[in-house]
Amino acid sequence: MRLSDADTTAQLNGWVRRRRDHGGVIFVDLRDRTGITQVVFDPQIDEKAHALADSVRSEFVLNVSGTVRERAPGELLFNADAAFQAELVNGTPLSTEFRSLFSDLDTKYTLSDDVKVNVREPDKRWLLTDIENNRTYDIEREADSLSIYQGTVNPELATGEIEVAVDSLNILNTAKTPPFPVEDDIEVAEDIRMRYRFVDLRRPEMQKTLEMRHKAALTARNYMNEQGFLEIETPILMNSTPEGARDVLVPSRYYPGKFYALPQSPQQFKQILMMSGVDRYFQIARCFRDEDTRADRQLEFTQLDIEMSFAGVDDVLEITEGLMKRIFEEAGDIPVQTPFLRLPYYESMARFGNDKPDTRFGMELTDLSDVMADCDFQVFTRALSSGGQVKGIAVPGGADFSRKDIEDLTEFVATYRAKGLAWVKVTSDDQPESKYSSGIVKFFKTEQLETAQERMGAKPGDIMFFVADRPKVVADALGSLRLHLGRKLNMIDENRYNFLWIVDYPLFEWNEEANRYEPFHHLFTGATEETLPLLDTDPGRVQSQHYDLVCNGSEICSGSVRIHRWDVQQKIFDILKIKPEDIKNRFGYFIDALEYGTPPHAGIAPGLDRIVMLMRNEENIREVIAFPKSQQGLCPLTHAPSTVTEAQLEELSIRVDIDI
RNA sequence: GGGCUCGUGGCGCAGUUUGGUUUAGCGCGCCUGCCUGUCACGCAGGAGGUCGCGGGUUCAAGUCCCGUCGGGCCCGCCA
Repeated sequence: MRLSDADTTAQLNGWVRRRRDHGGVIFVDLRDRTGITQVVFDPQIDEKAHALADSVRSEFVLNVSGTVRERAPGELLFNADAAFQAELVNGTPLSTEFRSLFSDLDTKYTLSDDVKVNVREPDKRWLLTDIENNRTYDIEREADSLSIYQGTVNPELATGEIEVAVDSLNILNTAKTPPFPVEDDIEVAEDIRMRYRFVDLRRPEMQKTLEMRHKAALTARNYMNEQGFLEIETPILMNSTPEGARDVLVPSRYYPGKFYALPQSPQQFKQILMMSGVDRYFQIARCFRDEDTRADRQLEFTQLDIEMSFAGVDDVLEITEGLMKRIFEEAGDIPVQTPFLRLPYYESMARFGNDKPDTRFGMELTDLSDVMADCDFQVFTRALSSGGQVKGIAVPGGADFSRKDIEDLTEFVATYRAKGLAWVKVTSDDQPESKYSSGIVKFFKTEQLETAQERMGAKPGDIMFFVADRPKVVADALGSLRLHLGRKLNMIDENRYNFLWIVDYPLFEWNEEANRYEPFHHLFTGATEETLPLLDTDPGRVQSQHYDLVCNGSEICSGSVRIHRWDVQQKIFDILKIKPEDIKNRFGYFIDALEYGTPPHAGIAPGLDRIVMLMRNEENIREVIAFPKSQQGLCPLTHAPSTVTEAQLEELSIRVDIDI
């Protein structure tokens, strides 16, 4: 409802956000999904409604009807010379003389610099809004002067220019005092919010998230439909596979001792759909992984699952880019430039220490192994001689870090197995000998530090951090340190969205302990045409046709071109040393299908939760799920999982072997 | 499986390090009364906690010790 609705009658349903009882007149802020409207109970309009409104409390559910009216001017503050009318044009700064009329009255009326003028009736009425001080003034032209009234418009409300004068109130329900106020920016522990999620979700920002999530899914459906994709449901109860994450299991009543598994993703079914002649499939699919959770990981989550036949890498990337653009622009009002940058996996690892880089800031990792090869610092040389590396990052302004700061950061990298964090501060001193400050400077030739400084791009006032260790540890430690400091030092522009593809992944990873190769992603990931011959000679160098889409340090899509030829699949199984009987038991149906004319196909799975997190700028996945589970996998509302009756267990032939 | 951290009226927090003037304090909210233009309304008065739980040390425990439960972040795990 807006000013244009004035003088119409209206009926409103909603919850009471706040009640302001002035004895004679009662104001109630009534909230529904669309926002807040002020409703007024005036005994002169309806005595019964006013009397009833006396009992109204926060979060009561009301139905009111009345007249929409423009908010009338308040108390007359002063009269001013009619000549000031010339200033009442938006964009024209108010004169000092005019301003002083306000401040002379009372300091609380002193106008800020941020004052807006709205002409309501040309040459007759104006609304003056002091945005900074959150005050309004009504100005009316009299015969030969201007009357300035205290305004009753609330510039913070979209409906702030109007109110509903109630002539009939119906209290649809009462409510206990809510455990926390139903408004944005509250400071309440998350478990309290979760326990009262039905109250929490009433808050405007939560409503906004729910709506944005809905729009994202709707946009995805529309887009995929336009692109010729069919939405097909795949089973929720399926076979357990020992690969990858732990399955969520469901016992079978018909087959004692046997279990269904909930899908970790519809991977195999969507590939079978390709074999079934559905050349373009998608699904908004719930996926389940029984692993420990994190801030961005939940036991169950939602993917926009996509698969297409006769398609290669470029086809999938192009469709996905279009999808992302549509979702972010239509659901999130965030402009997106396509195509996205493609970054090879090895380059991402080298520069950022991980394959989901946040590229909104610099502070990239720099390899210094060659420079440090002949230094006297044994921590470095020992790491290098045992096949490790020395890398560093330069932290802007880090020369100010205290000993305690550095100690804390050392502790931070220790969680990633780094045994230490070497540091050298770059001072503004010009002399090469005294330019670098640190306990370890003596172990290096000045030229070594100078080369390091130059490569890292460190400036006077910066600190250089070094980690020397196995490549994995160096990458983990420095990559995480980079992100940690980037956040802490406010180097990240929250309004930017940096999309990029990570490509050219290896197909296999060597497992030291097991002394064999393991798939880098999964068993059905295809290899590039060029590196396919290496399968026989040097499997470690085979490149996969896998791709990840990353945005602001978050992996939001993952996919690949799949293997569609039986002979290639066979070779993969050989390299991975999977026994033929295992293949038959675990993937028999799948292998079977592969031999009946499988088209080349490829797919991807954008994570809906993470997309909404990005668009809402949320760090926690629970914020974008209506009813999330706690970190321990408990449902704060229903307290699932729960025990079941003996009778239920008996039907399932299950005996529970713990004391409850 | 491991590390860190939090737990004090309905909510947010102080007090815990150095046990004892705290009958456990503050803000918000709540309740009652007054108030016809507020929008974080105002004014006056009031109710409400035994400090997550269990055990121990002590003359004395919110405060120290042990255990346990719950929330969160991270490593492992997970793509």
